[in-house]
Amino acid sequence: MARTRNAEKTRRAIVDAARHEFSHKGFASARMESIARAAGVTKELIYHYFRGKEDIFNEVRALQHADALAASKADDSMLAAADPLAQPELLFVWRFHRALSNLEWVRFLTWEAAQGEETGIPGEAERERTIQRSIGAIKAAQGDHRLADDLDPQLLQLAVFALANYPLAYAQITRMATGRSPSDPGFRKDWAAFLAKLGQKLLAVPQDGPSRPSNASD
Amino acid sequence: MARTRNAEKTRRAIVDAARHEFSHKGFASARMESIARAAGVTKELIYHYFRGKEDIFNEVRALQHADALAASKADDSMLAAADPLAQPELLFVWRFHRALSNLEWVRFLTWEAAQGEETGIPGEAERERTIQRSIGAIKAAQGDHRLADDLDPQLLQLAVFALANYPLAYAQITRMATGRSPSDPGFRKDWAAFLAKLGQKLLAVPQDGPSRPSNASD
DNA sequence: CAGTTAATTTACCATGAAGTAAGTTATTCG
DNA sequence: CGAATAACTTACTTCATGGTAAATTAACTG
Repeated sequence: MARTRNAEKTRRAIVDAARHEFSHKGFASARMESIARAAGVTKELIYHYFRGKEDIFNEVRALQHADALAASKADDSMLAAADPLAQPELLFVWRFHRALSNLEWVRFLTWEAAQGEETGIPGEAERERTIQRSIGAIKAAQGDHRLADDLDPQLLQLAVFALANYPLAYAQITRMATGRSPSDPGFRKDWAAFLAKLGQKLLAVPQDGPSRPSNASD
Repeated sequence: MARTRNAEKTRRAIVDAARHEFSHKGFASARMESIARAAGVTKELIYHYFRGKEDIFNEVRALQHADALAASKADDSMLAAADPLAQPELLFVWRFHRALSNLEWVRFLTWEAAQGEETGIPGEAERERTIQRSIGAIKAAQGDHRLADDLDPQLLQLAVFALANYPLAYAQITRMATGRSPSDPGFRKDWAAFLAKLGQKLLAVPQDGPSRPSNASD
């Protein structure tokens, strides 16, 4: 019971709880009380570490983005010419898996979208740079003819986001359309396969050889 | 000033205001006060027409869906074999235009997604039927070889939703990726063209004739 | 035109949730 | 070991907001 005091640990517990709370309920519906409970702490103690709700929200936002950024860097290398594992046509699938590995970020972005935050979010500039770097990777791959070059890189990137995130974010829609929840492993597998197929059809560089871009069935 | 009393008109004004408010702020952040102001009415009067916030929210939801449903019916006919204007490859573009014509519905769905409403939303069954009808139209078009049949209809429908709605819903992302807001006419035009191209590549039925699915450049 | 009903206003209440203030116990460090 | 500082608690305060109650005024009806 009489747990020893540990500022660092407590602070982390609060931030972790806040992260979960904000991702799931959004800013307005998030409850300081609820964060405190989840962190095993009294509500008032939060004010010892943070100036208020906004303050802690900003810290959470920064952390979320830092994580997403790290994942992004790892991921973009998949498009690099040097990488022997590089399979550019899997672009859609990669993003989908990345979204799966950080669902809280997906939810966070959805809240942001819903609230329709106008320009001027803290850290927006850095986030934009992150995205532009990914677009740069696409451009490079197109330049090297490792990716079909008839699609605008910016719009293609947007399509990638859409296809990777939408089914996870809009669980209701996914359920109504497929009968399965996006948390269903079966759905995830099928969607990944679907995205792989789209990648083939959209991104594979047309071979000059035989005739048409290979496609088994029919 | 002393406007004559008119229950019907007042009620409509309230509902319209509520629709806007809920679509933009979501349930929790919507304010009865704000709805009243927008409707040109005192807050208390709302309770003469509705039992409470939830009640009015449900009415708004029903209305939103009724509108979306009507649009959907018109739209699905585009896939019908009978329709001489039918151009199945434009599937993505149609949905995009439909989303544009009912942006409040797009926002509404985004709030719903953010809140992660579990199963059991009032009217969910009917909405599911609407979606399944669209999927049925896709299936039929595939059966008639008016649409490529190597993509699962349910997943294709989901992809259609994703590509049509995501850029409008996630304005921040669209801005960061393309440098333009989804309300920018230039962006809308480019995205529509992009979707048309995707439709060609993904949905057009491969001709048995010459060689590969025509594709100008390069 | 009296009287009933329904639309609208004025005044008020209850509650939940963010935030403060001040006390209390632990830890650290000279 | 004894102050000082920092972690944590208990007790309140304040305010926004959804909601109720009762009074008032317009419209309708016989």
